Amino acid sequence: MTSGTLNPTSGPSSRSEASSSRDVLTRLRTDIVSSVFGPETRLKFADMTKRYDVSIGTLREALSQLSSEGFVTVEAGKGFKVSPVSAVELIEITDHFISFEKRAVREAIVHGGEDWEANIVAVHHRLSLIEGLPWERRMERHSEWVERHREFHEAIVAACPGRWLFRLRSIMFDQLDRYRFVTKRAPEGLGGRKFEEHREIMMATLARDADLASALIEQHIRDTSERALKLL
Amino acid sequence: MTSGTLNPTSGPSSRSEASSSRDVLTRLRTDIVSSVFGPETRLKFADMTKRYDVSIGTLREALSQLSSEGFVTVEAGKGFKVSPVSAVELIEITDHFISFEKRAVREAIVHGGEDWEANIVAVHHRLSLIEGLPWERRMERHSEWVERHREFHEAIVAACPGRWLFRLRSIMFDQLDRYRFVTKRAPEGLGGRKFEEHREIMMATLARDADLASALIEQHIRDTSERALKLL
DNA sequence: ACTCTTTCCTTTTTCGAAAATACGAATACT
DNA sequence: AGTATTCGTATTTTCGAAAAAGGAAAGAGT
Repeated sequence: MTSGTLNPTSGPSSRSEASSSRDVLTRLRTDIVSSVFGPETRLKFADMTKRYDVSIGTLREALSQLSSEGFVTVEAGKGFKVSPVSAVELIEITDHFISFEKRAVREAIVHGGEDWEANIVAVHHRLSLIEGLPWERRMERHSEWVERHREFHEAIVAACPGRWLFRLRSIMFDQLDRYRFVTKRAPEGLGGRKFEEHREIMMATLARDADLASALIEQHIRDTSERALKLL
Repeated sequence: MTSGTLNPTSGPSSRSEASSSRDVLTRLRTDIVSSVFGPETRLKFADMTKRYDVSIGTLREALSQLSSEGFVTVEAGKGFKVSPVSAVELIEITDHFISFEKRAVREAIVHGGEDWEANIVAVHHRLSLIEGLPWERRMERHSEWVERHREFHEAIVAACPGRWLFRLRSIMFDQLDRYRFVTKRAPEGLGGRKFEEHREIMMATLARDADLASALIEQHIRDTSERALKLL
């Protein structure tokens, strides 16, 4: 692309790396997380190429990578299908994530600098812009919420120096997103609490209160997972 | 298992799934682990296609998946290169792996049945066949040793019911393999101890002594990593 | 002398067709 | 009647060429 006039927030994938390959990967993952393709659904190339308007090869690459991330399973010769979901898996993922996240936030609080703090505030603000909306309007922008929610939690632990700890927690977070989705349809009264919880997490983190932040995060995640568990 | 007559050591990749795609993935990973391509090396398609005798597309898929696993990094438009190695990363990976493995072995000991036990004995025997060899002969079959070593440690924790725990420990194990390789050139006197350690781990596990097995494994891994750390 | 632009060459990225493989139905055989 | 075999269809897997993008060197302009 020669003319760089338009790009700021439009373009593919929102994050730096362009290339339609990276883009289709993101879109496909989003569609799986959003249950556009339910668990166990076979992902046929013929349908997919039309839906995403990319070639077979490009699609195959994306699917292949998604299998590394655990979103799809692949059986040689039989193609790809969306990984199954189960209550026991949700419980396991939740436990792992909480374990990682608690350690990561502790590390981040120790090592975080001014940029880290500033980014948390900024990203939290972006998140609150959607969470403060009335129920219906918020639902309209649900996919944006998912993205900003991810960014918020990521910002909290971004200063964690352990790159693998960060990576592992991100893998688990993405998996949780899949289950989190089922709470989308939950009654608004319960979900509304999240708004305050995020604020509390932010405050505790900026106050460098590792114990409190850690406890709030655990409660926050466990609560969401338990709600998902009932709706499963 | 369907037809168990021939399989034990034949075919590509030793594990079930065939397809040259899966095969090139394994070979490429092995070559990176074995430092055939050192850290930071650019992996050009032109060279790779000749080396592995597969098409660009197939290779790209393998590379792409390897990037999910953390062995290669990819920058859009600039291609793939082997991930760097560092002492701090080794330390982090070691800690994560030990943490996972200790939990996994506990779980395995609780849930493992007769098949699990039998498989441990069988795989350990295969490993000991190489480890019992005199130094030079053993070095000749080093790549086989790597594979059997992996199979042994995997067998120990195979009965762990937490699939993500199993998966996470496997990711870390593969990463460790990369660093473990540098100890290949270590003097024989030190490496010889491993032979006994593996046996002790097996015995403790079969005796269902979780505390002992757990401690032995920690010592075993930490020792190897520390040796690698010095040679780095 | 330095910087910016243009051009060429290398490498990556994408594509869709061709080959290989698995699945299912219909037919033949015991 | 039940089982095995063969054939046809649907899908996946692999391939290499065409398009896009990046990087380096030469040339023009200040």
